[in-house]
Amino acid sequence: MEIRRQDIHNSDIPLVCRACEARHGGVCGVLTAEQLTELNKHSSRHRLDSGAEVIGQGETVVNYSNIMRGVVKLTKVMADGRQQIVGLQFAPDFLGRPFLAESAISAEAATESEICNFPRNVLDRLVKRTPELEHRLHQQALKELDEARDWMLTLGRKSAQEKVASFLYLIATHIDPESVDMSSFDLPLSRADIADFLGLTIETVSRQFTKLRKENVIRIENNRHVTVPDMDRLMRHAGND
Amino acid sequence: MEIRRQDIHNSDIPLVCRACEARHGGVCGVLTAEQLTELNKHSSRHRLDSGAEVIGQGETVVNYSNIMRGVVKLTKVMADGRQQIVGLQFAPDFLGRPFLAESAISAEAATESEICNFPRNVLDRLVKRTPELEHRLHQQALKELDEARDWMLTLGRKSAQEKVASFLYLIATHIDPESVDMSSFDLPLSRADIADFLGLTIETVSRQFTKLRKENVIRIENNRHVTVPDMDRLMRHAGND
DNA sequence: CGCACTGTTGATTCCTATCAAGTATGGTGG
DNA sequence: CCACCATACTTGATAGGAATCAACAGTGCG
Repeated sequence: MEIRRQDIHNSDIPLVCRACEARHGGVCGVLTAEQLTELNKHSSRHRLDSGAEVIGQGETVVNYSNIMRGVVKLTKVMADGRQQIVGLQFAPDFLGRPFLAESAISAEAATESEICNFPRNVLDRLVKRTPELEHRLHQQALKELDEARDWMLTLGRKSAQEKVASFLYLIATHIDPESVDMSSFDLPLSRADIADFLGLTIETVSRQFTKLRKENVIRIENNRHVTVPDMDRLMRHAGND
Repeated sequence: MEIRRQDIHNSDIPLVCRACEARHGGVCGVLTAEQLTELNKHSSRHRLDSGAEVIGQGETVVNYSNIMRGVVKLTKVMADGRQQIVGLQFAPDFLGRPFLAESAISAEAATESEICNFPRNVLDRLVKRTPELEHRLHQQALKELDEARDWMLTLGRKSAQEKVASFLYLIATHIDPESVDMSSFDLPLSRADIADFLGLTIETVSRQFTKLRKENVIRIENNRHVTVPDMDRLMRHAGND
């Protein structure tokens, strides 16, 4: 079972992949050197400005991606323009909905980001031949499902205050998984995005930030930088006892 | 690739499985006769009264299940008792969260139901050896993820009226996939459950039912039986143009 | 400097929750 | 058989939280 990944010696791993931080966290970690080489022939890295769209709701999926750096938001819009963010993906997550030609959601960079694209048909073929890869994608789907259901509780049953606190807690715990100190971070989303994620309006989000600040649950600098002096206290405000 | 399933002749398929309607729809459809026989040695069918718990939030997962008949609700509860239904599963869905020992949600029968249990370790072992089976579970996870994200839009951005109409539309399209006529059906959930699914109170749900009834979008008999004269009209009330 | 954009704060409205009462149905036991 | 009770649902009155409408502050940019 350990025949894959002799890459301790980086034997035949493509150069770009060798330098890639997402290689072990993303889907690439389960691939052999040959498979990586094959996939690499068709893959391409792209830098995305904040707000750049990776794919639009209803469009045909041509690429899957790995997020190398940054945060990508997944959104759904109603015909009249109402919008809901249904997921946030952080590096080095896989981005895409396997086995479906048409995307039910749109994906766009929430922050300045970098992604690595693979053509859909290439990866789909690779998945068919590589149970390890399907397993990896399955795990990712299950993780996203768990997160989606957690968020359903937040959307359906929490107050505005609890929603905002839940969001801050989510960001604190996801923005930099490497870091030991989660008590200080930059928000990857604008107030408008946060509102769309929480099912609130911008104004309500802003008011709740102010309230949390006045109660010394958080400190805010330059609108985007947040410090949490007591993470447990934030968690209590989020309704997660 | 077509060596599996010589079951056109029902050669060596276990008797219970042969009579099982869920065999093709559930996970069992991808298994060979031998695998079915093996799995069948450890599986057991159970009848569930409405309200019976399959597994509780935080409990250790010992079984996966196939839903043979009925509707199962997946719920999350907060420490103070607030509750949210995060998913509805209909026969012949697979029920369970692969690869996790502890359940993050509870599952209980919404209607009188019947399920077929397999021990977790038996199925986990089978999954490792059977890429087809993992693929099937992967597909199921992705389906649930799509549904969860659809519902997030409903929870976050729709009015009470739209939520109730969305719920009715969901049930109409899921309760009996065989049936051509989706315009008449029994609700599998009580008003309290519907409220927990929609992030509303019982009273609000009741009022919206009354309103939709008075606007002739639906008819209701005996509280549970619903008739929809014009499905497109219901869809418009649900905000799905 | 003026303009666009993002975010905050205030006043008011409106939708849904809450509190409360009432109806309908079914089961139980005297 | 019927009085009694529990449960599920509906309806009404009121309260409260978030949305809406509006004004204003801070920042970056051409």
